[in-house]
Amino acid sequence: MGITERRIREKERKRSTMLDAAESILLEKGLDHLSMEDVAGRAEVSKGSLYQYFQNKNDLVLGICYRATHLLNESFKEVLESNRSGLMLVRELGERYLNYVKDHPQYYSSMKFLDNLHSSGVGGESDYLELCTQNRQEGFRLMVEAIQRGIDDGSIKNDFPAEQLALLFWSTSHGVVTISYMHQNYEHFKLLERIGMQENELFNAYMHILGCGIAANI
Amino acid sequence: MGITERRIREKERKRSTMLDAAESILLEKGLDHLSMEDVAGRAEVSKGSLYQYFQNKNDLVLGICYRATHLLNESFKEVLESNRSGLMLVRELGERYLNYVKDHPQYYSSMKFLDNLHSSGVGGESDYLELCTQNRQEGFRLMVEAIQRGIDDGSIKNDFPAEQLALLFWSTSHGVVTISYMHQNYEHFKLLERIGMQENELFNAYMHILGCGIAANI
DNA sequence: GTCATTTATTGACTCACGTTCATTTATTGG
DNA sequence: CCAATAAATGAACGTGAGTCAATAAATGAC
Repeated sequence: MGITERRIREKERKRSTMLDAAESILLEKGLDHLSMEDVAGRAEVSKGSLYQYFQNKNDLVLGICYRATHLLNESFKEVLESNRSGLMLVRELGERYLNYVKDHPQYYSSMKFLDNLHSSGVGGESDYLELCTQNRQEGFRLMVEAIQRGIDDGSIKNDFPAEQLALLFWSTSHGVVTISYMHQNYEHFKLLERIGMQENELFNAYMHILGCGIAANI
Repeated sequence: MGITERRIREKERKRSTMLDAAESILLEKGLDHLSMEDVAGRAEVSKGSLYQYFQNKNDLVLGICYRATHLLNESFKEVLESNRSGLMLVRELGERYLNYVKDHPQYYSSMKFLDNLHSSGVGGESDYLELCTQNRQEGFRLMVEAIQRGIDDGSIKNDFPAEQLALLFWSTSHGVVTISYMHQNYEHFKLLERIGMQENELFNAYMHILGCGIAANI
C-alpha cells in the first residue's frame, strides 16, 4: 500500500520539523524557556498537533535527546574505526565528547534533561525514553571497547576490568565536560578565568593525569 | 531595642521552619514535585507568607542550597584541621563529598539546581544566589588548600599549579559523585549493577587512578 | 463526481502552579 | 484604649501544559 507508506513518511517528516523547531528554541532560549506553544508556532502547526506526534513535553525533549545520543555515538564509532592504540582511542573519545558539547550545547542540555528525568519516578510516559537509554548504553559500550583494545594491545594497564575503567572514564570526563559546558554557556561561571586556566589546558591536564593513572608504561 | 531584635530572631526562626518544610518535601518528592503550596502547608503558614520570607521559588530552593553548601564546607574544614599529608587530605575530601551526597541527597539536588540556574540568564532575583556562589568558591578554596599542602609536603607532584589540580579534582569527583547519586536515587539507573561494580569500588578505583596521576611517588 | 468513513488539525478550554495584592489580623508605642 | 505599623491571609491573576469536541482533509467505494 503506497499511500500508507507515504503517510508514514510524511508523518516522520513532520515530526522531524517539530524537533527542528524545538531544537532551535532549545539552543536559543534554553530548556527553561522552551514552551510547547513556542515550538508549535515555529513549526507552523497548532499546539494540539504537537500532541499527535509527541506524548508530552518530556517526550519532545527526549526526541531531541535521541538525536543527541545518536550523533554522539556516531562520532564515537568513527574513532573506533581507527587502529591506533587503545590509549589513543580513549583520548580521542574524550576530545570528541568535549568538542561535541561545544558544538551542540542544545544536545548536551537535552542529555542533562535525560539524566535528571530518571529521578522523579517515570516523569511521564515517553517512547523515546527507552531509545535514549539504549543509545547511552551503546555509547558506554563503545568506551568499553576502546579500553579493552588498550588492555589487549598493552597501552592500558590491566589493574581493572575494562568496564570499570570505562565507568571511571565516563564519569570523570562527564565532570570535566560539565565544567567546560558551564564555562561556555553560563554567563556567571568564572572559575576558569579566576584560576587563569584555558579550556584546552583543563582537558590536557585531565588527560595527562588520567594517562598517568591508566597507561601501562611511564 | 530588644523588641526589634526579638522580631528579627523570630523572623529568622520562621524562615528556618519554612526551609525545613521545603527540605523535607525536596527529600521526599524531589525538585519537580516541590510546590509552594505544599511548602506552605507543611510549614503551617499561608502561601502568601512564604513570599514575605523568600522572593520566589528559586530563592527558596537556593535557601536550601545555602544550607547545603555551608554544611559541605564545614565538613571540608574539619578535614583540613588534620595534619596528615596533603594527598591523604585530598582523598578524605573526596570521601566526605561522597558520603555527603549519600547522607543528604536533598542538599545535593539543591546544588544541582544552583548549577542549572546559571544558564537561563538570571533566573529571577535571589539574595541567596550570591551567598551560594560564595560558599562554592570557599569550598573550592579548601580543595586548593589541601592540594597546596600536598605540594608543599611533597606528597603531590608539582606538574600543575594547585588551583588547576583542584579544578581537576573538583570536576572529576563531581562526575563520580553524580554516578553515585544516580545509583542511590534513580530507580532505573542500573549501570553499576550491569558491570558488577560496588559503589565503594568505584570510589576506590577513582582514588587509585587519581592517586597514580597526582601522587609524587610510585 | 459523490459521499461515507477514516485520519489529521485546530484552538478554545481546563487545570495546576507561581506570583501578587487588597483585605484582615496581630502587635506595638503612646 | 487607640492609632500606626507589621505580618498573615487567601482570593485572584498569568502562564503554560495538556485535553477534547468540532472542523477540515484525504481516501476509497460506488
